Amino acid sequence: MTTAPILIIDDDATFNAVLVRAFVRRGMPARGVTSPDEARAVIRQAAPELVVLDLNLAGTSGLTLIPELLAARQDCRIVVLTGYASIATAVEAIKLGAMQYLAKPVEIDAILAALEDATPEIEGAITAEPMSVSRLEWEHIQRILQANEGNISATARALQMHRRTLQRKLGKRPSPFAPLAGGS
Amino acid sequence: MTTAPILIIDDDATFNAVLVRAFVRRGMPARGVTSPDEARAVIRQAAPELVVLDLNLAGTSGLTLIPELLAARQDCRIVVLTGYASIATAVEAIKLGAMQYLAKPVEIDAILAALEDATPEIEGAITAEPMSVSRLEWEHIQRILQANEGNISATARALQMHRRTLQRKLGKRPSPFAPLAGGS
DNA sequence: ACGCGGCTGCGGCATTTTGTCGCGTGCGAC
DNA sequence: GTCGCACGCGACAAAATGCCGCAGCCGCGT
Repeated sequence: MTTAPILIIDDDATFNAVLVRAFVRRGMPARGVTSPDEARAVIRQAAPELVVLDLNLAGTSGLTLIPELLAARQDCRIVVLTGYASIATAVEAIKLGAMQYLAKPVEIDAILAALEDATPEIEGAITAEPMSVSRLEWEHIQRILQANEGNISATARALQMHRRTLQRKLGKRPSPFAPLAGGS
Repeated sequence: MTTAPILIIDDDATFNAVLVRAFVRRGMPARGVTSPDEARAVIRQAAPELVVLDLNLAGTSGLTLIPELLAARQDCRIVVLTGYASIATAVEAIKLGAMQYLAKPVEIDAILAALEDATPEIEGAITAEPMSVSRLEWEHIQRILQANEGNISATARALQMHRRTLQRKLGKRPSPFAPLAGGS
């Protein structure tokens, strides 16, 4: 049984909080930290079994924490998250011992599934409907937009999309979400 | 040390031949095959220590060969190549035991380096460019596609996009990799 | 004050990319 | 054999996007 709470290491305070909440709500105690040092402190106190690790910790790579986590607890299960995904880092992360590597935006369920994946009992039900491409896009755009303090031009550049297109996208409310009729 | 030649598994005959040649020219005997079955045949005869595996083998995933290769020879070192890089498949490949995951186009030297260098280095900073929307989309699609075992129709349904559109997107091989403008 | 550079919103196209249909094929189940 | 399902692909209209340009606002250095 997990004694120590799930450790969430992510410098994005908002996202971090959301994650912690989501876990707690599911009956899984979680502890969020936003810096490698905080993380180390927690690790020393009580090595967690489950960890959600953001790769981009205020400039430094969360990758370096993986060995430390594993050193503290061999059966530690780590899921690496990142908003700046790259194949290279993904490969690194897995080789270092992470269980999964997911790109933000990601659904809580996906993280849970990844974390529990090792446990055959748990039904990994992929049934959870994946976000539609448009939804994913929307979330991503919002994230970057926020990172750019609402600056549309900057966001467009960061996303390598046309400012005009971004404007148009933003102008449209993502309201109509086809509930995928057919109920079945 | 290596008794069996390097095994090149890639359905792209041309590229395959190029690779084999490149290896041979460097004094490393290589054997090229273009189908999973051929590969299995070779493996049964003489399990190779070094393998270059293309992920996209005429529709089927080369991923399935990884366990077989490892079963045949535990110290088998596999480098996965792919023209359609995605984080999802990269993670899978590494988890299955591949040593490296490289995206085509790739230089022979990179493959060699990957085959010989077993020790990855933990590099620090991550390139912080957010993924372009198209890249994000690509990653997402790959993930779902994998979750659906390559079933295009099912994936399209899950993503709530038209099968035709998905086909078209998948058909477009180009690297969704953006030039990573500017840098920060 | 004035010019400069950056951001925003928006009006038009010309291009691309989609949504949709339909057709033919292969495969496994009944 | 027939049915259901998946695949690949051609065709074409509808929508989205890329790419102009223009005008208004702001903050800034001269």
